[in-house]
Amino acid sequence: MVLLKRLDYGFNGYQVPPTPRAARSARRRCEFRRKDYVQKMCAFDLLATVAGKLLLEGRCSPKSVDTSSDKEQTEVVESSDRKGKNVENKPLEEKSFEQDSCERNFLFTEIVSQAPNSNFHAHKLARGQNDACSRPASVITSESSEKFGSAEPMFNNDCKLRLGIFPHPVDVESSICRSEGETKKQIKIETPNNRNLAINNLADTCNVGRSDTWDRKPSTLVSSPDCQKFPFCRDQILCGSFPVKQDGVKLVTKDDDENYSGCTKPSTTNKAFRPPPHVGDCRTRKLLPSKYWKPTPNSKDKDPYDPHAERRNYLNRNNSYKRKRSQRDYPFKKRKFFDCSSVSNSDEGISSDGISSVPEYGYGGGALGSGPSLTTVPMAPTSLRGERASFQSRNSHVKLKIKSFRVPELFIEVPESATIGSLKRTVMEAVTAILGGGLHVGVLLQGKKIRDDNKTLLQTGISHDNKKLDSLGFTLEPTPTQSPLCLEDCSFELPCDTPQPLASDRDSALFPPNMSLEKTTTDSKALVSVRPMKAEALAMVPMRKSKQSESAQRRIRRPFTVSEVEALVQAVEKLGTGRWRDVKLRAFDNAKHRTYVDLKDKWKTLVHTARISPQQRRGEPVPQELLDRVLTAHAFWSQQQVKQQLKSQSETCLLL
DNA sequence: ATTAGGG
DNA sequence: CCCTAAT
Repeated sequence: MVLLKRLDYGFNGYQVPPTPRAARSARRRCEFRRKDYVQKMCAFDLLATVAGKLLLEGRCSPKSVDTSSDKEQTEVVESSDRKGKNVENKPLEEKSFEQDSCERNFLFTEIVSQAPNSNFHAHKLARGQNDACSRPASVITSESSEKFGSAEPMFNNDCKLRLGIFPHPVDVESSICRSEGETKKQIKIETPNNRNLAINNLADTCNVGRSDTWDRKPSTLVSSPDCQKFPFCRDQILCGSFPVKQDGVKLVTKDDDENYSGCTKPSTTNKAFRPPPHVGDCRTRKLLPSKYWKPTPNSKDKDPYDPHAERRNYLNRNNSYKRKRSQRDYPFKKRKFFDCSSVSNSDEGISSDGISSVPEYGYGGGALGSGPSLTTVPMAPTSLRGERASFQSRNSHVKLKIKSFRVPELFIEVPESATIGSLKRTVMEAVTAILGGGLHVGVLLQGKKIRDDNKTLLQTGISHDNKKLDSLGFTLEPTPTQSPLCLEDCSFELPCDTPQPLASDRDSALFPPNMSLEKTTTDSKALVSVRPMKAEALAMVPMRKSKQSESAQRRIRRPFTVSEVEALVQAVEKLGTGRWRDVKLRAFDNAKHRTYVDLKDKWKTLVHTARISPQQRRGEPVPQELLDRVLTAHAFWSQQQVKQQLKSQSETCLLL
């Protein structure tokens, strides 16, 4: 089994290396930089890749979509003749390649697998969810992890769900349950194992709609625009709880561990002393994996409500390069561009030459014979490399042997008064959130879950000539321990436009952990509870496609609201400039998407804004009063700084 | 990990 | 917002 072209840097906790200047400028010109890798995969990468496929695929090939009957699928699925299958698929791939060549060249990690019975199961979902909606959705997964998101970006683009991956009707099983005094419908979406998804031709599904949002931060979801769309959520936040609207969908969690009552976020009024966070109660989670892929093993240890997590992330990223260099244990440290006429010399090898099923591609000369050695293995013969390079695009074809995915159950609760349409949306959002969210892939070998992500396939016993391949299976599962990323929801940060109380007051008043659970939004409060499977910590899957194979993604732009500006001004007035960490802790401790660097930057621009004429200002106008305060505070603290400097200077002189 | 400053 | 150098 060979996977060609890694998704990108970032597996196994690698931090994304700094983007070279050239690439950065190119990115700013909305250009793509392609990093194509040939990479041998370890199990971890396999997981990530498989999950990544699901997440990234934009559509099914026409054939796949059309092939919606179980029978036809089964036919394909049960085709055990590898060669025959390959032959059968090849024309499709070729064709697809021609159509989408430019994308396929670099879009995704590609799977060339000979596993005859890879077993992926997936839901059948309603097709044609055309009522594109931008609805915040929330998914509760295990470990008290809640993911929020809006489905809009996906819906408004080549919605993968709509267009391809889930071309089938949802199997819905409804039952009545009572929740908080209200009778609601609980929709249980079953995932019959015997229903296969028509994604057996993922090889042809590599064309993903280019949603910018999706590209950059698919997960994010609730961004300022959303806030504006759902203004009322602000009020709820202000109240410190999330009253459920009558027409709302109340979230129900099936997780026994979930205990979302009575959790109180520790007040962080004292910036110096920060009480230990409540591990189990935080439900503010980002929907999708952040751009920082985290090593799974650590995730369990992480405090889900760690207020510093975000900062660490930020920093990790900033110092990514150093970090990466220090992490020598990770197998895929060495990477080379796909087209630089050299096959990656991965430390561990699953050789490509074992791919009897894809002989036409001429893979060979790998490390197969070396076994699970950890030493670097010499790679393919030079002659082959050259061949490879020339075959680059061709090699990028996917040989997909994944027959279906099994998706965990979904539990959705909607009021009886909800319309069918809203139900559809809710279901769609739930699925979208799950798929778009921290979806993990589990790898099963002969029914046993392979937990060690760092094992190579070979070490695990998955090799081209291994009979065990017949029992290789995959499962999709919700992120068991979602990375401790906070919901990036502006509505949580500075929920109201009225002048804010002291920021530190907000900390305790506005962000009790249980609030997020009941977070509701205007119209489609699509709060979905997902009962996680006994999911294990698996690889965080990068939500990446095309552009995202670039190293790091730029964070989405989130203009400061007036409220935020006010909070910032207030904090700076008190703390001064140059203590951005304290400012952050004081006024933005819960705004996980605002780093102290952001605050510093914002202050910088505020000062600039205050100095220029109102006509020159852009964006949401900042009240002049605030700008005046900015100037005042800035002047004051600048003066203080000067004084301080003079003081220390004179002291130094005295000492000398 | 933070701060400061250029881009 | 990003990226880095310097702490």
